[in-house]
Order: sequence, then structure tokens, then C-alpha cells
Amino acid sequence: MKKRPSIKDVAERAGVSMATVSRVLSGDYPVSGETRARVERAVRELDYVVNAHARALHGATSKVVALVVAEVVTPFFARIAAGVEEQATLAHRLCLVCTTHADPDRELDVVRLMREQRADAVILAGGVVENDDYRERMRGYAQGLENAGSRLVLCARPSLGPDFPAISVEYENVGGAHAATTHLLTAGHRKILMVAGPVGLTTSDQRVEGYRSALAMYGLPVDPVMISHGPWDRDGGYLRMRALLESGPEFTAIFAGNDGVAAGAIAALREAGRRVPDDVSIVGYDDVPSAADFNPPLTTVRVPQAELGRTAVRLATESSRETSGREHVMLGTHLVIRDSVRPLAG
Amino acid sequence: MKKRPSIKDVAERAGVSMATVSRVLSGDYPVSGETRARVERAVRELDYVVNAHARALHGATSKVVALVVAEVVTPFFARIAAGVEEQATLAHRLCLVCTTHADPDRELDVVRLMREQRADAVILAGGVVENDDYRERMRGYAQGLENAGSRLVLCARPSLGPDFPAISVEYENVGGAHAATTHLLTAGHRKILMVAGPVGLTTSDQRVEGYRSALAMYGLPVDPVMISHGPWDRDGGYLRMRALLESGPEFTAIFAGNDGVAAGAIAALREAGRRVPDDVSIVGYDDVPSAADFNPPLTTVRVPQAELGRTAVRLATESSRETSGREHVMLGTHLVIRDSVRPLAG
DNA sequence: CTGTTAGCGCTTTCAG
DNA sequence: CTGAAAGCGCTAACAG
Repeated sequence: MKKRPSIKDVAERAGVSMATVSRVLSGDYPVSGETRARVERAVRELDYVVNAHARALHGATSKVVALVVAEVVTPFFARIAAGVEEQATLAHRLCLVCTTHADPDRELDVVRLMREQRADAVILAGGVVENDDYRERMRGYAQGLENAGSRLVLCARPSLGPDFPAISVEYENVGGAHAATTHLLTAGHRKILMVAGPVGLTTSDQRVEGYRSALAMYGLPVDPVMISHGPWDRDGGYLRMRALLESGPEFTAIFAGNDGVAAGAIAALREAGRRVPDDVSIVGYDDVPSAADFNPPLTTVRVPQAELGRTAVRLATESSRETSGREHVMLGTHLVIRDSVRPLAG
Repeated sequence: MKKRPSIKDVAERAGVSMATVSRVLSGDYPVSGETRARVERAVRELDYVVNAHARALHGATSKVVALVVAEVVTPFFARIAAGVEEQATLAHRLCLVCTTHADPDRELDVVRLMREQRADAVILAGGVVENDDYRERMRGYAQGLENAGSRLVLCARPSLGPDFPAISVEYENVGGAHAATTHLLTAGHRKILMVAGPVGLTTSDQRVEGYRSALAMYGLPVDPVMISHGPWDRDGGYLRMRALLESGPEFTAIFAGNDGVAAGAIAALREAGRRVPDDVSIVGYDDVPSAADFNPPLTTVRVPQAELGRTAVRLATESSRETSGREHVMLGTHLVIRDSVRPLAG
């Protein structure tokens, strides 16, 4: 295993100076055709590739954008990641992906690693528990990243205000929940259970807010027992629905915090002999790719995850000095009507 | 935006030499407690972080593993990615993700980028069309990567033989298909349609092979018209099933090349008034997370994607000089029985 | 234990 | 158009 060739080797082989090699490699510089050809041949013969690190030592940043998420398996994050990767490629950037498992310590480590890498942008994606600790942490990141020449992007989570030195890309989370609930309401349902996520998690809280506002719009009171908080994956939905069925309030419809919860709830409902949608209607959130294959096909709220990811990278890589990395964009959501909601009989 | 501090600034502020700073930063070196404290304080006050690039300029590689896949949204790849990321983190590596959209040119670009980055390992994951061009390309990668000190890992695709200088991590793809088909056979089905992927794609071809071998084991002939090749996503499954229903052979069961195809096929079947599993049984492949929520819950083959990803990284980061990056591991698959198969009536 | 001094591989003035 | 030389920020001998 011989040592890999450096620009010096190429220069020697081509009989030119290192500077010349560097010039033909970077392209944008007048070099005589003959010299260029010789260098290119040497490069090919040596199978030479530049050392990105040596190169990055000069410029301020390093042509990579980093995506930091809690985890990467759920369709929600996978689709954000796909959008980020796609746009990063378009912007001639590499895409680094890290997970935190929602652990602030891990997040701290990861953001710092990204600083070490001199990433152009660090994209923090997904809901969070938005307490003081969080805000302070973000302020620290923003500062550290900013005077390292890279930008912080908050994606699929609330903006921290127009004065906060970060780009934000949100989606109409509250609006989507409002629309979902309204859909149930217009179908005549009044006893609507909301099976939400953990208390405090922004994504879930906003969805609860949309649920509340829709009810309010109909002049209906919000009964706290109709809102269940807890883990919002399939298991959480299944377990909580089972408990609710056993000793919970009456209901004719369910607004599930996300499609995973909806899947679990449907399974529990079916086990209990309640037919969906004949006996109980349900709407989900996120529109995971398989929502159309659920039984019944799930009416749910489509979230533009890929677009969130793309936009995050686009803003981060294009943002001009004027805006100084403080822009804020809000993407829309919309209800996808399938077959899990029925007008209330009677 | 002032310039970011370098190790020199820290040294000055702490009143020591750069070497000393470097030593306390790397940790593994005797430094007096007092000096260490002073350096650490300076680091904190300056909010200093090392420059990973400058550091990487010394060592041969750069603590990153790269994952190269066709795309990142489907659960199959998302789960491999999750495994890779997880294990990379354990091995104190960063995880770079790139997509090729199955375009060889793009793949070439990406692998070269990874070489520029001095990645420890480059993991190529997912099925491929295994022609001469492919083999030659891989040989080129392996060579380039090898004498750059990093390793090539072939993941979820066939090994290129024990002499090929790459690590391979496969799963029992043929075996899983064999088991799936046998499951249908033991339920009494004889007219089994195989809705496979594109001809030549290793993943699909192996599944067809398992289908054939199971039939052969039962002494049954393999009728070519019973095997449909084409795009193997939900749409492909839907469209092809519709065509098959209109003017295809008779069948009582279906072996779908993957769960997406199964979902599409089920949708088409239902539209045509054929009940699943009462009229036709079906088994899928991959066991996507939502397979249990399909209508009916889908019997399918579980593939250990996360484990494939983890193993790929583990072998790449742990492989010793003796094995010289040539190991080959095969992971198991198994049938997950749910509710989409019924014994053939009569 | 600590400082000095070479580079690592590349880009970029500054001179030809 | 091309070359020489000065670093970029860090680590790794080599001396104290």
C-alpha cells in the first residue's frame, strides 16, 4: 500500500510546478492547453484526487451541510433527510447526517463536531421541548456557528423569533391540525379524542393547539380528558387506545397526533371490535408513504418534509449577507382525504 | 464576524506553546494540572474548537464513513442508514450520506468525493445490475480506495468473490424468497405469480431465484409467464397487477418482490373485486414498518437492514491488517407470518 | 513536563 | 502563462 500521491507528485510527473497543477485542477485560470493536457494525463496516470482537507484549510468552510435529527428511520425524518441530501448535492455540498436521540448532551457534541468540520450549515430538524435550557443552547450554537462562518438552520420546529440569528423553516403545523379537526367536525363528530404526543414537544403541542382552535371555532368546549398525551409511535397509539377503550371517555372520532399513533389506535380499535370508520372515524398526521395502504386508507395531513429539507439547505447556501441568515419561511400543509372518516350516523 | 480562533490564539492567551495546547486537547499526554487548567480556560473563553481539516491533514484518514445509496427515502435504505449512523457514532466516526439515483456517473463522482474526504470507509449499499461494467467500476473503486487507506464495503448486494479487495455484508436474499414461496406452496397454492423487480437487478434476481428453487423443490415447472418484471415500487405493483388481472395467467397467490409492490398489487386486486387473502394470497418482502398495518396485515420476509448497516461499519472500522478488508458476512432473513395468506380452498 | 521546529497538501500572492 | 514561496491550523519529533 504505497502512499497516495500528492499534488507534488503530479507536478513532478507533468514537469510543471505545483501551482500550475493547482490551477488546472481548480479550472478557473488561464493555463495553456498543452500544459493542461500534460497535467491531466499525470493526474490520470497517478489516479490522483485532491485532499479535501488540505483544500479546506484555506477557505473558511468546507462544502458540507450537516443534518442533525433525533433519529433517521421514521419516514418523517427520512424524508427531510432526502430533501436535504438532494439540495445539498445541487449546491455542490456533501451531506453529513447525525442523530441525537433527543439527548441534549449528544446534540451538544454533534454541533461541536460540525463546527470542527467547518460545515457551511448545521440543520437541526424536528420537534423539541422548547424550554429555557433549549433556547439558551440554541443561542450558544448560533453564536458559535455564526462567528465560525457557518449558519444554523432550525427546520420543522418553531422559529426562535426574528431577532434570533438562525434561519427557520417551518410548516403550518397548527393549521394542518385545525383542518384535520374541522374535517371531523363537519362530518358531524363532536366527541373527538385527541391522541397526542408528549407534553411540551413543540410538534405535538402545535397539533393540540390546532385541535383546540377548531373546537373553539365550533363553539365547543375542550374537555381535558379528551386529550391523551404520551409516546407517539405505533406502540404508544396502540397501548393508549386500549387503555382509553377500557376506561376512557366516549368518543366517535379520533384525531391522532401522527400516522404511527393512528396505526396503533386502529389496531387496538379493531381488536376491541370497533369498526373503522363505521364505528369510529380517525384522521392522522404526516401522510407517511404507506398511509394509503392502511386499513382503512388513512385520511391524514400531508407535511412537505422533503421541501422542508430542500428549503433549509437552499436558504443556508444562498442566503446573502444582507439577510445575514435570519430568514424565516413557512411551508403549507394540507389534508389528504382517504377513507377513515365517515359522517356521524344519526 | 471576527475570525475564528486558532490554536495559536489559545496558546497566547494561556501563555503556553501551541504544542502544549495541542497536548491538552488530545488528552493523552502528560501535562501539569495547572497548565491544563489554564489552557482549558482559554479554550472556553475563546470558544475554540479544533479544525478537523488541519487535524486530518496529518493522519491518513478522517474519521468519517460514507454511505452511498440509490436514494434515502424508502424504509429499506433508511434503515440501513440508521444502522450505519448508529455504528459510526459508536466508532467515533461521522456519517456522510450520498445518493446516486442508481446513476453510475453520479456514483463515480460520489466515490471520488469520498476519496477526497479521505473517508475511512465507503459503503455502497443496495442492489445493482451486476454486469462487466459494474465489476470493473468496483475494481477501480476498491483499488483507489485501498491505496488511499480506506476500505470499500459492499452492503446488501452480492460479494464480488473472496479475492475482491472489499468487505461484503449480505443477507440471505435467496433463502428468504425460498421460504416465502414455500409458505405459499405449503398452503396449497400452485399458481403463484411472482411480481418481481427489474431484470438484472441483483436484489430482484435473487428473489426470483428463491422463487424458482422453491418451485423446483416441489417438482413444479416454472412458467415464465408467471414472472413479471418491472419497476418494483407501489405504482409498479399496482399497474402491473392491473394489467395482469386483465390479460394475464390465472393465479391464486402472489409473491411480491417487495412490500411496496405488494401494497400496489393489493390495491389493484381490491379494485378488481378480488379479496385478499380470501381470493388470493400474497406475501411480500422487506417487512417495512407499516406492513403490519396493511389491509390485510402482510406476511413478508424480514430483512435485517439496520444490522446490515451496523455490520458494514463494524467490519470496516475494526478489520485488522490480516484480513486486509476482505471479510464477508451473511446475515439471516426470516418469514414474518401475518394475515395475507390463506390455505387454498378445496 | 514544555517549547521549537518541521512539515501535512494545498492555494495564493507576488514575481517573472 | 508559469514558478517560487508563504502560509492555512495542527501534530509530531526533537530538544531541553
